[in-house]
Amino acid sequence: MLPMSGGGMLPIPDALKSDFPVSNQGPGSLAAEQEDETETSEAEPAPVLRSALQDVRPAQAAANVIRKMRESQDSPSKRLDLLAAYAEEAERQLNSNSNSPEAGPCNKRQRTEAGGARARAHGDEDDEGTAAPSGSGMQRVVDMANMDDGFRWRKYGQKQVKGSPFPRAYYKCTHVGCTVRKHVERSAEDETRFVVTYEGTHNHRAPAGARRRSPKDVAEAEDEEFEGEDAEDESSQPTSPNYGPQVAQLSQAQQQAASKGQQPPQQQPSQQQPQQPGSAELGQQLHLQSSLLASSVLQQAALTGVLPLLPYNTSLSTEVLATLGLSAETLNGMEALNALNVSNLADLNNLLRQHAQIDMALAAQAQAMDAASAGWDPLACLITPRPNVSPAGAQSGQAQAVPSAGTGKQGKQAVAQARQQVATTEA
DNA sequence: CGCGTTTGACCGGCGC
DNA sequence: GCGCCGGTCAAACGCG
Repeated sequence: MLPMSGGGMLPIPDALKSDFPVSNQGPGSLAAEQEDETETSEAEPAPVLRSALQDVRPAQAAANVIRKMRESQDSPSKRLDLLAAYAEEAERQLNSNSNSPEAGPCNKRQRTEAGGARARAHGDEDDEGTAAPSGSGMQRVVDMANMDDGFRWRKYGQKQVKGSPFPRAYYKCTHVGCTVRKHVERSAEDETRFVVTYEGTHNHRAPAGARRRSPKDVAEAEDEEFEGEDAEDESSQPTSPNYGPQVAQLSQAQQQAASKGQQPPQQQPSQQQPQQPGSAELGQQLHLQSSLLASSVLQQAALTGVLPLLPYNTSLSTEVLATLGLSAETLNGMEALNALNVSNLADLNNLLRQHAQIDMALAAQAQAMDAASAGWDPLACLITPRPNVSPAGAQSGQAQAVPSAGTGKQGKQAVAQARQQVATTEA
């Protein structure tokens, strides 16, 4: 069961049960559940963060669903079913639990990035609302997926340091007048993680376009992340490793869906071809999923404390908030957390990207189903773009419709259609 | 051509 | 003073 705000519980689809933390756990057990990111913590959590540790399971569960979807070896249709089942339950709960009077403030955070906030709070020199990791010598331990902290960095040196098999890379913030530096080195204990040490305080917010990178960089970053191996020698970290423009735009669509509450406009590519048999039904499923995913994005954002930096928390309906297990007071309270913890944009961005991948996979699946139902050669379905579906082959932002040689007229038409759909998805 | 990365050289702090 | 070490500089290089 997923704990909901107001005490409700959201049934978990069987296939996903293993991904959810056991209910009725004390807050103390949360630490064991969270493994994506740890932080070196030299101080106890600030009171606001301490209280934030208590209501993170819904978000964690949502994040786990996403992870499950991403890592699943199941066929896309199976994943679709899982998501649909989950979305339906969420929708049901949403309808019965919205506006629950018990839904009090529950600004809670989980350990994921709480340590970072901890360190920042401890670092005591957060300047007024700047979105910067601050404090001299503040350290974070991040995995490859969370390298991006929202700022633009210029590498100015690399050095082999004693005691570590990996070189340490040195970066400066590229913002004019900003003297913040950081160095990054791969953890000796866990080579998939990086120790990032910040020095100084940003005198500016994270640039809006900081994540836009050349396609090559994005692709390389994706390769590294999804294959979980060192594509190259390392600590040379891309300025913005994992944030393709299309992902940002997809996320904005989700944000809009969330901000418009329970019935976001039709936005899934499959819904753009209602004339195709099966599209409407699938579109409905996708709508539910999209709604849920947007919700989990928001919740993840909430628990990482960066929500106020982003535009989509401005007009959330109470229904969406209920789905998130959040209250309006919670969102307001996030501002305080945000002031402490901004580098967690990386986490949020990663999640957004995962959502985009899922959406694209779903869109491709919908397109394949549509094409199949229209009498398209089933083989053509196999070669249609299924961007980011497989954990092994996922390359976000590199989704391409690959026309197959030898498909007939109908196939070509379907491929063109697929291209359009993927393009639409990206747009 | 501009921008970012690479990489060897250089510098300063520290311990002996 | 010397050597080690971490941090920084800047010319060379690569890429789009």
